[in-house]
Order: sequence, then C-alpha cells, then structure tokens
Amino acid sequence: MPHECKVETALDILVGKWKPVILFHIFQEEVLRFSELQRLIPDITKKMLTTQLRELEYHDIINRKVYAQVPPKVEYSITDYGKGLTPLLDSMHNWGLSHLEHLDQIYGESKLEKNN
Amino acid sequence: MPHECKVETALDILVGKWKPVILFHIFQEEVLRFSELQRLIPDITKKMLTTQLRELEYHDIINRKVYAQVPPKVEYSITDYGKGLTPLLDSMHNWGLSHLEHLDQIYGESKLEKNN
DNA sequence: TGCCATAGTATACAAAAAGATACCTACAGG
DNA sequence: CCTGTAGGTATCTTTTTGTATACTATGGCA
Repeated sequence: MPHECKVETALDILVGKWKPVILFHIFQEEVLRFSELQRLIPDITKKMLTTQLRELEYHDIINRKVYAQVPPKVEYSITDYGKGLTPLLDSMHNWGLSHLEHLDQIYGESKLEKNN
Repeated sequence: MPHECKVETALDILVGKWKPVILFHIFQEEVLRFSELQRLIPDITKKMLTTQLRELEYHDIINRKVYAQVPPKVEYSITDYGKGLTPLLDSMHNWGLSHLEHLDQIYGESKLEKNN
C-alpha cells in the first residue's frame, strides 16, 4: 500500500465489535463507570468491555480514572484528544445512514432488518 | 446502540484485511483487471481478492465487467456511487496520519515500524 | 497433442477475535 | 463470620477471518 494510505490506521482504532457503541455512549454521557457501560450494552461480556476499553485507552481516545475505593470505582471519559474524532465519527455515521438507504434502493426493504 | 449510530455500517464496508488497499488501487488506476490487482497486491490470495471484491460489488462501490473471452478478462472500477466515498476515505486517511504522529508523541518512535 | 493463460472454485487448515464461565480482591454492612 | 459489590483476570470453547494449495473451463498457439 503505497506508503500514503493510512485509512487502515483509522480503521484499526474503530474496529472491534463493540468500540463504536462504547464510544457512542461515552461521548453521550461524558463520563461512565464500567458497570454503567455494562448496563448500557447488555450483551457485552466483561472481557470484551475490558479489552475494548484498554485499546481505546492505549490510543488516547478515552481516559481511565480509578478511585482507590472498595468496592472499586472506575470512570471512563473521552480525552481531549479523543474529542477530535467527532468529525470523523459524524462523517462515518452520515455516510452509513445514507448507504443504508442506498442499499434499500437497490435491493429493496429486505435489508433493513439487518441492523435494527 | 440507540438506533441512530450508523458508524458500524460505514465500518462494515471498509473492514476486511484488504479492502482499503484494493480501493486505493482501483481509485488510483480507474480500472483494473483481476490479475493486475493481484500483481499490485502480491500477498493477497485469489480467494481473498475474490471475496473482498464481491463484497464491495454487493455494496455498489465497485463495478465488475466481464468480457466474454477466453482466457477470461474481468475489469473492476469504482461506481459513480462509490466515488461518494472519497471524502470519507480522505478524512479517515488524514485522521490516521495525524494519529500516527500523536501515538509517536506519546509513546515515542517505536510505533513507527508498525505500519511501513 | 499438449501447454499456457485468466479468473476464478473447492477444500482443508491456521490464526485471530469473540463468547462463556469461573474466579479474585478487599472492605462494608448485617 | 458471612455475604455482597465493582471491576476486573484466567481459562476454555466457539466463531469468524484469513491462508495455502489444488483444481477447473476454454480457446489459441506450437
């Protein structure tokens, strides 16, 4: 890939079955605890939630704040740097939305059940 | 995912180990034969190339034109609709590029070898 | 007659990602 | 002293992706 194509880099940090949803919620709520994320995303396992959060943290997209308490309390929030993702996420969301319509046009309504 | 987040839809059509590279080449050359893609992307197997192309075709991003010849000749090109991806791909590329720099800043040069 | 080319399939296999389930810690409340 | 809690790990199995290799059809060419 002729050295200048970094689309994959962007893809890398967004890919992972749960990352978009996780980001969506943290962007929306500003700050969320581990357990709140679990509640908001009922089907995710702790393992998946942990690994996805760690990857986002590694990329400096989210912040992890641990309170020295028992039982533990950990809060996640978007970093200032992470907020720079907003335009990209918006573009992707918008393109995705119109693409669903396009698929609908060319293949018919049958595709709509796919993501509900 | 509260019904309005379609980031994943965009992700879906771009994900697959080879899709970005394939798109990159077809966007650049306008039209490419199967064998030319193979030559441009030496590590891809025929099977992968075929499946990725078929997925892109399903999403109306690329066009597949078969010539009734022997030996076969098949040309791939970006559809008009597919060209609408350009701004998104550009944004992703640009974000990816600056993200690599950011990672470099926070973790040091060691990350650069990752994508060369 | 046998060989080459192109654009694939078919089959088998390996590796990576995701899921299920059990377990851990250490304090607080009863 | 037993139990519950929050935020995880550890381990194992399943599913999804990707890789390797062999095979096919058809016609032109030597």
